[in-house]
Amino acid sequence: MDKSASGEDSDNIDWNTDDELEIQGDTAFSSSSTLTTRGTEAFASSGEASSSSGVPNSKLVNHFVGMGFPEKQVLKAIEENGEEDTDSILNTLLTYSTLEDSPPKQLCVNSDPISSDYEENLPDDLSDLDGWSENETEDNTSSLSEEHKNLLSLESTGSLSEKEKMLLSLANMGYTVEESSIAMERCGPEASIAELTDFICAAQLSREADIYLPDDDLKPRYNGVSKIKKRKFFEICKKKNDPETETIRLPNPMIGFGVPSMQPENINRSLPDSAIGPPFFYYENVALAPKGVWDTISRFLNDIEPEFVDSKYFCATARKRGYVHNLPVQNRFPLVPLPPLTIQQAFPLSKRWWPQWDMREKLNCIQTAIGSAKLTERIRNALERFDGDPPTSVQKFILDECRKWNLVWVGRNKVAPLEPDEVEMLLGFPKNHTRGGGISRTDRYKSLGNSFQVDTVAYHLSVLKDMFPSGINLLSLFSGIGGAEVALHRLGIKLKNVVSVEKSKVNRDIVRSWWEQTNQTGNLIDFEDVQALDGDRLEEVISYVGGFDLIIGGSPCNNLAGSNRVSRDGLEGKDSSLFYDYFRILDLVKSIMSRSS
DNA sequence: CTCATGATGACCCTACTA
DNA sequence: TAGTAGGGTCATCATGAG
Repeated sequence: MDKSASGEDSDNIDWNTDDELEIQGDTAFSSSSTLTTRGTEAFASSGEASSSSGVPNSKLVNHFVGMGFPEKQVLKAIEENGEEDTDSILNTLLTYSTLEDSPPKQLCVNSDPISSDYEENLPDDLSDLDGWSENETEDNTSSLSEEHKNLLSLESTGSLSEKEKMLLSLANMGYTVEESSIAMERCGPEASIAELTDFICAAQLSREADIYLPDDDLKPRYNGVSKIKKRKFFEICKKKNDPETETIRLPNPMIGFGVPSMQPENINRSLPDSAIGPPFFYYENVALAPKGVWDTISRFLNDIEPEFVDSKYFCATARKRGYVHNLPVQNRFPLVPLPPLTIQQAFPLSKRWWPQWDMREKLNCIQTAIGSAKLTERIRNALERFDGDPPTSVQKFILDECRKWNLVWVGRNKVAPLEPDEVEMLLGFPKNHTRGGGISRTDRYKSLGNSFQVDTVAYHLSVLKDMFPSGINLLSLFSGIGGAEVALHRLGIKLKNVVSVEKSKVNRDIVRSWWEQTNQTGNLIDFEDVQALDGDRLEEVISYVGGFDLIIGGSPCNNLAGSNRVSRDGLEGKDSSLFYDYFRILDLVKSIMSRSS
């Protein structure tokens, strides 16, 4: 609707290849091929290298001249970067050549022809539920305490002290400012959010927590917890103070309790009684989180050992994730048809252009951002200086960038980032799952980058098929583009009622659209905000659907993920702390369901 | 053999600009 | 809205000393 550009689906990047072959450097190949050093690092450590004398090391200059760069540029690049950092010199040289050689650019316009207004489609008898969802989430500060609002307004002015920031975090998690203050006093100024929440939980439980007291201001939003839980919380607190508690380590190979092609030597999976369903639950997040994060997650989720799995055993791309769940691990089966397992199988057309020195068989983790056009241009310019294989140092530069940005070969000397529909395929979604309906290309990459790998999750969920032949009721938190829903559907597990909570409207629209296109016969009810899902609302939903069979969700990872250079704050980060809402809601659902059964 | 040390590589990203 | 630049943590591996 808002896009007026109309574009065909044809290859929209068509650099004028022939124009730029004649740039300097035919002399390059012969001289560079005589070099015996592996990579440019050798020069940095060579004894001849004279530092800061102002006269560049002639060997170093010759090296780059030998690669086909003009001497003038080489001298300039060395001057800018110093002699030590040969990688930067190379990078600068490649930038120079890009600037000089850049061909006339064609804009890459990828318009989405499909646009549809989608209508809310809720069961009539749930219209009231929908109503409160919409109303509350429009302005979800309306139900907050005065103290909480004050903190929020202070936050916007950036004038919060450390203590106030902590208070705000706790308040955002649903605790009252008062109980949070008490906890902070008792636990001391150094206490982490996890310690504080543990303290609050323990305090809660120690004062008659099983009794439902809706008007008690000191009560957090989750309530009605069992006595087993009470004991559990004290164990949590005790364990944390034990210095000998060893941290969780990642397995190698990262195959969890097994992947279709491989089984670990010994599977010893024993769940604590308190963890045994119903309901089943399944929690997901990035495996390579800062230290201690998985210990905390595991501690909150019944001390269940996380199952760490790399999706490279299920598809052509890596995706290292941890899954905490109480599902059985025997008799799993994979989705069929099996997806391509290597880059070559996934992109057969690329084989023609794939240089023999690029040995990648699997792609790295698909992220939310893609490589830039300038980079792929630099790579092409670097390659076109040579008739045959480029020197090792250039190969290394290109391979490093290809790995960093998941580039694939799409033409002679041409690499490119993956297209959104290729990402959909790699992650196990139907083609065009995220396309159209008003979502931008950038947002498609973002939503896909934040999603499950469907084949991996489906393998874990496959055990549900025999257990629930008539279908399941699903509570899906942080649904995103519906990875869990797609996985269950592809497994042939009927979705009776799906309550889906997802903040992003474009993502909700994607799931709704998928739901309609797949002729589902169940009900899809969606909410926006996990934090607004309190005990009362869950009771309403549970009494409507008759209890959940599976509670699934992967809470935000952006404060845990390695790619975040700005706010990798751990589980207490602004978004990743929503994990505690997964825990809170899971706990509530369990206690509500155990009360009513 | 164990252990310390350093090198290498991967990473569900955010903030700015035009 | 797309494009661009931007750093640090952690696990693994190789190496060498004890």
